[in-house]
Amino acid sequence: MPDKDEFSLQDFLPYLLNLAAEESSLSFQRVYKNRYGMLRTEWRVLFHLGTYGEMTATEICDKARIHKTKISRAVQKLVDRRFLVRERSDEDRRVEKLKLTTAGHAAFRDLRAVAEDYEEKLRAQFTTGEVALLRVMLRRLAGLDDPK
Amino acid sequence: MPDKDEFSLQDFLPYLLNLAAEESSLSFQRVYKNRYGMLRTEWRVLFHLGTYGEMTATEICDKARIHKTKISRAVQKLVDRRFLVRERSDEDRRVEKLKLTTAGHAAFRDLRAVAEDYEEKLRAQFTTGEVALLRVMLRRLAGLDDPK
DNA sequence: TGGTAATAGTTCTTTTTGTAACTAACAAGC
DNA sequence: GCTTGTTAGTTACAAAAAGAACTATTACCA
Repeated sequence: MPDKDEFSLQDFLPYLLNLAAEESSLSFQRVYKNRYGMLRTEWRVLFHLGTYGEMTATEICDKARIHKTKISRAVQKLVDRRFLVRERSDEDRRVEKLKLTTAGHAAFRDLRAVAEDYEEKLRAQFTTGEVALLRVMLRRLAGLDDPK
Repeated sequence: MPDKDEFSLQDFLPYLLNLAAEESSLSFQRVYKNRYGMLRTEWRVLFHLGTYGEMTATEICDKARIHKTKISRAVQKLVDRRFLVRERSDEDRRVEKLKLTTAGHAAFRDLRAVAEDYEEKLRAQFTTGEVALLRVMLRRLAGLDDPK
């Protein structure tokens, strides 16, 4: 007796999510990599600081769900490129506050425009309502909005 | 003058897709890793062979969009575990056909049940129509269904 | 106070991945 | 036949990631 045929790999959500995420990440990376030679983690750190302002490494870890060693190395590279500076906190001298330099902020603004263009291209394939629903679903799946 | 405030990192699709994909992959991996000590690429190879039957490494590459060196190593591990066998094609002796062994097929059936349960849990958060739309959108974003 | 535990961040070591070069087999043109 | 080019798959080397152990600082608490 053959296996029951209900399962469809192409429809399995974790698999499909990965294909879509990889495709969009890679094709977007092709855009910004050529621009600043930046890796994905560096991009993420830059964007967190750009959109949320001053943050600590741990705060970025929690918000972006990236391992702290990755953050540590990305921060180092961004410091080397003079895109951000560390500053020891006076209240708690273990903590270092990260903030963009002028150059870092300029790079952020530039890359943000690139991101907006890219996003626009993705959204053009769907209706406004579809995109809104997609976001809600992805946020839920990512565990950002716990349904409680 | 402050930056314009339109861009939202938390809504940026490539970023959100990655968070959702990573979260679902990791939480699903926690389930099957403890079961067979399998890595994601091995899981994918096993599932391709289980759902589509006999395939070559190149066919899996194309279908799953995984680099051939990753496939090569995953196949080797699955052979070591006696989950699949290679067989040189007679028509073209460069090609090797991959097929699951009895043990491999049993593992596939077992893991497929796990996958179905997991999928069920994910889908329970949404309506049937929402899930259907999500799939369509993800397939489009993954470049599986080219809109042409 | 002194001692234990926790936290922020880095560094060291091991796995995993990606790139490029390689072998073997086939294919096409001359 | 030979020469060139292509394809299937592996292997070798370099880059990146994950995990564990480490330093420095703070917090708790007896």
